[in-house]
Amino acid sequence: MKRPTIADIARRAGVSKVAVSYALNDRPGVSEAKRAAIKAIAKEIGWRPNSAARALNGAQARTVGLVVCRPARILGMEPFFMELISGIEGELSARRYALMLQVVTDHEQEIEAYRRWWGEGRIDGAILVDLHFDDPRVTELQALTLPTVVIGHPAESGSLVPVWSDDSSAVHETVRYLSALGHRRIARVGGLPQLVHTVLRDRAFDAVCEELGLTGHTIVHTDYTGEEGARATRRLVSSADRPTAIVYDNDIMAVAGLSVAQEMRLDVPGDLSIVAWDDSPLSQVVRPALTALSRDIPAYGAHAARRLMSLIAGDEVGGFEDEAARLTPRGSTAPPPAALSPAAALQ
Amino acid sequence: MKRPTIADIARRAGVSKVAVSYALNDRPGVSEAKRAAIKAIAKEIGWRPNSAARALNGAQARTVGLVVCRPARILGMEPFFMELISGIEGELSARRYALMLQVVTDHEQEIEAYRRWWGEGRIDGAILVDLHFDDPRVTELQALTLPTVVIGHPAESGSLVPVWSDDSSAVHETVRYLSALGHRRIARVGGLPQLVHTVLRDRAFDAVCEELGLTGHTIVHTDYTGEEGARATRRLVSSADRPTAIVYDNDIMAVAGLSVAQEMRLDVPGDLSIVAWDDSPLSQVVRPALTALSRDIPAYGAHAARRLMSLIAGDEVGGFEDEAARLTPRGSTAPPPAALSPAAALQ
DNA sequence: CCCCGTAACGTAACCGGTTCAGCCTGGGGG
DNA sequence: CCCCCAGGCTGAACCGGTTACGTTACGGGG
Repeated sequence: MKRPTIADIARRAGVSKVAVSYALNDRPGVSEAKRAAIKAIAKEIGWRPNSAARALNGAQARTVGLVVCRPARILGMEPFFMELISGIEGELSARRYALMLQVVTDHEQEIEAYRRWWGEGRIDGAILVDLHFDDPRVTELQALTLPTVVIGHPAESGSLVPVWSDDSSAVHETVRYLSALGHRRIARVGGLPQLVHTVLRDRAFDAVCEELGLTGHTIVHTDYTGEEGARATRRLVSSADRPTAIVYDNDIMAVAGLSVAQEMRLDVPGDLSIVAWDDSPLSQVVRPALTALSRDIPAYGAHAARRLMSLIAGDEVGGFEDEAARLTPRGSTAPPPAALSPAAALQ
Repeated sequence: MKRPTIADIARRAGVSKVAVSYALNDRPGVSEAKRAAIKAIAKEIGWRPNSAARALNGAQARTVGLVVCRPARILGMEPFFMELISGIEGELSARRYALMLQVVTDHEQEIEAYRRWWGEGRIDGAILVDLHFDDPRVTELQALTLPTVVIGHPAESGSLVPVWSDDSSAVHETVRYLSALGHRRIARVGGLPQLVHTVLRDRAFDAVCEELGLTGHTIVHTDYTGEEGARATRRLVSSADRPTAIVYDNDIMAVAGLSVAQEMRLDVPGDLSIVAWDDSPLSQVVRPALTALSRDIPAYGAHAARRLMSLIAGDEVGGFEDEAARLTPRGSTAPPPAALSPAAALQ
């Protein structure tokens, strides 16, 4: 049972292929009577346009590509990606666009996937995530002239359209808040140091700590896993002048850090305050619930997708700065232990 | 700058399109010398096959479809899906297959997506998840003759190829373990009651409780969210003869249940034992760490993908029963409080 | 009554590959 | 020395739509 084609419809309707094409695409050139008749036949025999044939005439693929370069296992754990994807999907599916997804292990493969998809006419646009400094993918995608939205800071997105949020101000808000509580030694457990947003957060962290005269600030880098978050916490907490507050770059690490602290008989927030970047059920469910930097990640993805749609439509599209993450104080932050607080120090 | 076609190569090489086609596809019909020359030119001008043109000749799309019918927000929270997808991806990317993903809100749309993709020649196969009883999607996919693997029990997968795991034995193991610890009143907080695996777990749970003479067993159904997990826990724990152990259908609910119990000043595991279905960093990171039913979800997805690949290749493919989840005891399970244990009852 | 504009349709070509049926050429066997 | 066959290659057709353009019929204005 072969798939019906417009030729089949044309035969049954006693008209030419062209008339059928016009009728089914709601274009002028056929009488309303014939249009209706043709549509009825099309529906009856279950005709569907063959996208390959359409694509051959330069039509759109109605698909956008997303390649994620991370070990598969991390992907499953990181709520960020899935939320981002669900946000993108929400926007795409409303416009009947599909998402082409591939997980790879290095940038070479990632570039290759984009090249292939674009070269083969399978995608109309792409979304780039996990921006690096001097990212080779940016150069490549620019060269391909593939409509692309970058989830990342405009400083490194070249001529591609960036969608980003002001992490710097979120860092400021967090450190100011901790400082106001009385903390003087704050540590930051950051993510992968090659990612642009990690470095921008690092810089902002250093800057605001200097500005507030907080001397004992430290930064540690990790791969976002709970294990490394736990290890970093263990090291920080057992150091000579241990921090009284730690800010983690994701919730997985913050939760891991929390349990390490509790294992080591530290009271959270009494002895140690904890802040998690990116809110999630995870942060809210542990005891104490974690003070977190919340943002609407699905909305973030939706913005990127919407930008990409415009870009594909041929519009001039500027970058978009999404809202910065908002600090949501919960039970994991409090003034530092008296002995370590500025008040005690002043006595 | 247009994309180069085989006609361009043919012109430069001074041969016909056909010779180029043969050469590039490593098929006999051209001398090795010409083949090499043609390949060199193709590489030089950066030629890529146009998949649309190939598809028009009945070639494969090298893509499989997956439609997930859940609210986008739940998707982001449930580690199961992302892990499943990463497992599927691992297998697909090794074979240079891509994954076409779409998130929808009802089965109508889901069926429509599969129909469209298949009808338009965009996918070679599909993966069906969240199997229901008398699932309309099974009927539809069978009718489409689209190669499909179902993640779900063979009893409901019709002629489609099932990949499943024996949840029943995992339920048995869990209940036996709790019973051996001395628990007599065990509750189960299950997932969506319309899903096949929920019902199969329910049945197994009832059966083994009867078998062991555990009288006070209860089952509650939820939508897998932490909120409903918490609510169910609150209700169970404040009932007249509260259970001494609760088994949750996912980790999100188990963790939510844990924090409800702790809020209500119940000691876990002293007053209440907790078991989570599906292990995750989440379960290991809370205090006490949760006793969990672990399975390798990425491997599960990989099996499904591999099956689907064979199916697409035209092989006869049987279903596959993956390993059952293994019970991993951790700190959240212990004998029930003495007053409630069988030993106390016998005195 | 004729001319011309236009709606309604058809014909042919095209998109970029693949496939099929030949057409040469050269070399080995009879 | 001729015939046949295989290897190497080409022209034309085809996949299923879209598009440019040509044709017909009809109707209104001059």
